[in-house]
Amino acid sequence: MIRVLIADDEDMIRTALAALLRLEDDLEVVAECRDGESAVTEAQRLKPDVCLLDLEMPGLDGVDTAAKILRSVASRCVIVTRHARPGVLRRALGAGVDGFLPKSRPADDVAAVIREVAAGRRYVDPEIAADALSDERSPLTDRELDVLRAGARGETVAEIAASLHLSAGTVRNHVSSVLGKLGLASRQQATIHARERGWI
Amino acid sequence: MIRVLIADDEDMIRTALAALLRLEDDLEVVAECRDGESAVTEAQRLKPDVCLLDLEMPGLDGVDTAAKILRSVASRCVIVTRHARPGVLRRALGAGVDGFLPKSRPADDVAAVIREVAAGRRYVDPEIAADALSDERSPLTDRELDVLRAGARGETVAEIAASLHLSAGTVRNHVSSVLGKLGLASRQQATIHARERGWI
DNA sequence: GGCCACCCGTGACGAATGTCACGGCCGTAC
DNA sequence: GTACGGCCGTGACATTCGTCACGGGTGGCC
Repeated sequence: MIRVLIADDEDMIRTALAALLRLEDDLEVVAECRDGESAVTEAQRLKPDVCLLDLEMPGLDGVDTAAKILRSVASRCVIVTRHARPGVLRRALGAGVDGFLPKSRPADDVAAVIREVAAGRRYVDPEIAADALSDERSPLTDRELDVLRAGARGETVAEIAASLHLSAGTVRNHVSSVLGKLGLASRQQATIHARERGWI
Repeated sequence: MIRVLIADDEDMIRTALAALLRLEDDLEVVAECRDGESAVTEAQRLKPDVCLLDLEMPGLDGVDTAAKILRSVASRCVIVTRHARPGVLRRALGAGVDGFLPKSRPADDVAAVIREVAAGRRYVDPEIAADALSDERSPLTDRELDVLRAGARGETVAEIAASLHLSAGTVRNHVSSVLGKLGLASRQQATIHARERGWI
C-alpha cells in the first residue's frame, strides 16, 4: 500500500484527485493539505511514501515545500503544476524532487507517476524535459532577477531600490541591462517575459 | 439521466471531473472539450442538458462560450472558475448562465450543482454572491478599461494609442483618470488592480 | 432648454524612466 | 600576475509618463 499526501490550495482539484486516487487499490491518501506549511507538518507526522505537491500555493510553494520535507522525512516528492517551464523543472530537480507532472496531463497519469516514484524511479514529463534540454536558460544575473522580482507589482524604481537596499541609479542600470539582453523596452514587458519563462 | 458537456483546457482537471461525474448514476458525460469553440460545436451537435464551462480558456472564454451556446441550444450552462470575482459573476449572469461555481469548492459540489441547474434552478456560490452585492463595481468607464486592456502587456502609450486609433494625449488622459479613481500611481499597478478584480 | 457624463483632442509642465560613459570592488579563470 | 564578468555606484542626457487646464463633440436626463 502506497501512502500518499496531497497538497493543493485549490479545493476542487485536490478533492478530485484525492477521490480518484482512493479508487485505486494500492494507494491510500493519508493527508490533504491546502498549503505548504501544513504539508510539511503533516509529512513529518505521517511520513507518507509519496507527497503530491502543487507548485502554485500561497506561502511556501511546491518546490520550497518539497525541499523542507526532503530534509526531514524519507518521503519522495512529485510536483504538479499548471505552468510547466524548464526553469521551474530545474528548480524542482535541484530541490531533490523525484517526479514532475504538468496539469496538461490527464488525471489517470497521476496514479501511474506515484507508483513509479514510490518504486524508486523518477518521472519527468518528457515534453518539459525536452524543452529544458534544448532551451535557453535565463541570460540574466541573480541581481537582475532580484530587480525584476522586486518590481513585479508595479513598484517605482525608488521603491525597488529601497527594498533591495540599492541606489536608484544601480537599479536603473540593472533594468537597462535586462532590457538590452532581452531586446525589450520596459520593465513591465521584462517581468511578463520572465514570468512566462519561469525565471521569477 | 442528465447529459453533461465538460469544457476545460486543463486536461488534468477536466479528466478528473469527468471521471468523478461518470461515477454518478444519474449523470452521463457526453463530451469533453478543451476549448470554447469545440464546446460550442459539440453542444450544438449533442444538445446536452448541462454544459460545465471553465472560465479560463484560450480563444473563447467560458462566458463567451456560454453566450454562444445559449443562443443556439436549449442547454443550461454552469461556469467554473479559479478567479471568482464579482465582476466575472456579473458578466456570467448577464450572459444567461444558470450556475456559478468557483474552484475553491470541493469536487463533490459539481455534481450537486449540475443536478440543481438541470432541475431548472439556479446556483450561485453564496460567497461570491455576497461579494457581488456588497462590493463596488468598477468605477471605470468602458474606454478606460479598453486602455487598460490594450496596455496590459507592457505596451507604451504610443502603441496603445495606435491599437485603439487614438492620440497619445487621449490615452494619457484616460490613464490619468484611471489612476485618480483608483488612487494608484502607474499603469501597471492599475492593470494588476483591475485584473485582480476581474474588470479586465 | 440646461446639466452632466463620457469621449476625444491639444499644449505645457515636472517627475520618472531608460541609456550611456565612467570608475571602483570583488571573485574566478587563464 | 592579467583578464574578465558580476556587482555597485555616480552623473548627465533624451524620452516617456502622468498631471493639469482647456476646448469641442455627443447623448441621456430633468
